[in-house]
Amino acid sequence: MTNETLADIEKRWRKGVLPFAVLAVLGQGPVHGYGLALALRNVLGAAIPEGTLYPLLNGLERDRLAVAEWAIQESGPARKTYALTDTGREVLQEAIERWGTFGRKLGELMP
Amino acid sequence: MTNETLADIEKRWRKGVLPFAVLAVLGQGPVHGYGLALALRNVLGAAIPEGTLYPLLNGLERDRLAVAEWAIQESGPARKTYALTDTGREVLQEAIERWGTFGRKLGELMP
DNA sequence: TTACATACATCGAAACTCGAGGTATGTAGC
DNA sequence: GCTACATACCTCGAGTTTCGATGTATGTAA
Repeated sequence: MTNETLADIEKRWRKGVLPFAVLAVLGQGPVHGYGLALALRNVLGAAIPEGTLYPLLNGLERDRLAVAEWAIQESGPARKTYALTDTGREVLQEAIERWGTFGRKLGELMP
Repeated sequence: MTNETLADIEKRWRKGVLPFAVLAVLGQGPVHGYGLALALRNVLGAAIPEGTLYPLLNGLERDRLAVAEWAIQESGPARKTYALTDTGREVLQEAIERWGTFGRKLGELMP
């Protein structure tokens, strides 16, 4: 039960930072959806469901934080590669600063 | 629009850490719901709606992470004061450790 | 030919959120 | 005595969000 509760708490963290984490990964260079999924699993410690990730990416594109481009490979299925726009980079930059403040505030609560 | 997006991002952070933040505040000593609301507003940078907070507190009680006790005051309305149980303290302790790991992982993404 | 990894996308049942509304006490100002 | 506001708790349900299931398609390996 303790594990159950902790699992829920961590799951919430993941959900909470998801769009931020996506921006941060994109901030390291263009990625396609599947690659992003792998990176996020690594960073967040759990897989992000596709039903969550792809709609989110569409949202980033719609809000002009990222642009997508289809990349055809010599081998394997086509990839849709996402890259941050200037706006996306600005938002990421500001979010990173705010994340620092947020973390410090929360940290004050902890011994 | 940039501000809109950032506001959404921060709102998500708040939501994501809410139960954790509540545990952390309770970890500093017993509080009643209203006092908790004030503390959270201070820590999280925005007010947590009562419709969110009170059900959450009931959940903590139901899951035996906290126990509640009614405190009648000489003046003013009665207060329901919450204190962590041993289980609650254990969960908080473990969550704090995991929060550190989580933060570091996420931090690796940031320049 | 079966299974699995890569790769994208949508749908809608189920779960969650929280604004609005309700109850009640006490204080301050008019 | 009336209004407004701060303290203090709680519930309901319309609206939003989530994500498991499902579908499509290519390439590789057993």
